[in-house]
Amino acid sequence: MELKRAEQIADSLEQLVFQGKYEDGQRLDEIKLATHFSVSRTPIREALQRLVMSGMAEQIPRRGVFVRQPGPVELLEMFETMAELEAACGRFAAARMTDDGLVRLADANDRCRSAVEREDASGYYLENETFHQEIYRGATNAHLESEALRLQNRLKPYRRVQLRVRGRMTQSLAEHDEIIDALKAGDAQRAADLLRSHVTVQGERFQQLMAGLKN
Amino acid sequence: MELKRAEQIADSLEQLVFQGKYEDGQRLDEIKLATHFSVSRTPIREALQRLVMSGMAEQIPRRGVFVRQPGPVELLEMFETMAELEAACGRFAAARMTDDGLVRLADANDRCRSAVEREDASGYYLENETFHQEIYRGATNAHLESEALRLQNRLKPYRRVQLRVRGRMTQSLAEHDEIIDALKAGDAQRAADLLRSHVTVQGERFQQLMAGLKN
DNA sequence: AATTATTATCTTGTATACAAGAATATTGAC
DNA sequence: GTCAATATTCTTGTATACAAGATAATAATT
Repeated sequence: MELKRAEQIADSLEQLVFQGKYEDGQRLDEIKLATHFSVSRTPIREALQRLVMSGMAEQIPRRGVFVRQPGPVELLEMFETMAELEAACGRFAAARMTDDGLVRLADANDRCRSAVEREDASGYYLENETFHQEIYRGATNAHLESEALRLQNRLKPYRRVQLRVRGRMTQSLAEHDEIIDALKAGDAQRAADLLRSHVTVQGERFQQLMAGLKN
Repeated sequence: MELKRAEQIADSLEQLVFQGKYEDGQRLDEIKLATHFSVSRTPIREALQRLVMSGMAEQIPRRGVFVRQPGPVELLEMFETMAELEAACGRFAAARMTDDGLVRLADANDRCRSAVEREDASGYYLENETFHQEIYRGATNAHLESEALRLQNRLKPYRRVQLRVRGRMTQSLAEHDEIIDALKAGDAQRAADLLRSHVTVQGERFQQLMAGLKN
C-alpha cells in the first residue's frame, strides 16, 4: 500500500518535532516547509493537520500552526494516564492472555535481560517497548490496545532520557519479572497495581531528571 | 473565535455519521459533499481527514474515505476502555477533588434525580453526562480528562439507546450516590471499582439491547 | 458467449490561483 | 520623539486546474 506524499511528510514532521528540532511555540511555516520538502502547500497543510490532531501542534485560525512541546506538568499528566492505561491492559491481560502471548512476553523480557547484561541501553529501550506492547496485545481489546500504543508512541522520546538514571534498568527488569508472575497467576489486581507503579516510577524519575537538568 | 468553514463541515459530518445517516462502509463522495455544502473540495477534504483521525471513517489511498460504524465487538471494547478511564479518573478524583468539585458533583446528581422523578429520560441523559464530566475534571489531570471526554463523546449516541432499559435510570442513580460517597471518603480503590462496574454495566446492557433488536 | 485487453471515464491527490484576514511598515499628527 | 491611522505585504483559507491511479465500459480474441 503506497503512502501518499502528505503522509510521509506528516511522519517526517512528527519525527522532527519529537527530536526537538523545533522549539515550543515555533510557527510551522507552510511555504518554507513546502520548499523544503519540494512539494506544494497542499500536502503540507494535510500533514500539519495531522500534527494538530495528534496534539503535537496547536492551530490558531488565520494565524498558523505552532509546535506544542509538552511542559513538565503535561508530561507528568501523560505519564499518569499511561500508567492507568497500562494498569487497565494488565487487568485484562491477567484474565485473557493466551499461553502463546505469555511466551512472547517472556521472550521479550529475556531480550531485555540480555540487553542489560550487554549494557546496551538502546537495545533495552527497544525490547522494553516490545514487552509492554505484548501486554497491550494481551488485553485482547483492540481499542484499548491502540490507545495504549498511541500514548506510548507519544511518550517515546521522553522515556528514552529516563533510562540514563543509574540502576534503573536492573530495577525495571525486576519489576518485569513480578509483572509476568502476576499475569501467569491470573491475578488481575496485582498485575494492574504492578504495572501502574512501574510506569508511574518512570514518570517520576523523568521529573527528577528534568529538575536536575535545570540546576 | 471564528471557526473556519472546514471545521463547521467536520462537525456537521460528525453529527451526520453519529446519527447514522450514513451506513457502514459507505463512501463519502468529495464532490457530492462539496456541492451539498456549497464549497469546493478543499474544505471537504480537510473535514474528511478529521473524521478519519477521530476513527469515524477509514481512508483507503486513491480510493476514498468510507464511514466506519463500530460493530458490536468494537463497541464493547470502547465501553470497556471507557470503564477503565472512568475508574482511573475516580481513583485520582478520590484523592484530589476539591470541596467545590464535590458540590458541583452533588448538584449534577440532584439534577439527575429530579430528571428521574419527572421521568425525563433525555434530561437524565444530559445531566448524567455532566455528572461524569465532573469526575473527569475532579481527577485534576487535563490530559486524562480530555481523553475521557473524547471517548465519552464518541460513545454518546450508543449510551442514549441504553437508557431505555426499564429501571435502569433509578439503578444508575443509586450507583451515583455510592460513587459520591466513595469520593467524599477519599476511598480511591472503591471509587475506581464503583465507576468501573457502573460503566461496564452500561456496555453490557447495550449489548443485550442490541442482541434483542436483532430477533 | 465468455474472457481478456484496451480504452474511456471518474476520483483522488497535488499544484497553482485567488480572496480575505493578520502582521508590519510607513506616514501623519500631536 | 511617540503614538495612532492608514497602506502595504504576508499568510492562511478556499477555489480551480492539472496529473495520475482506479473503476467501468467497450472491443477483440478464443
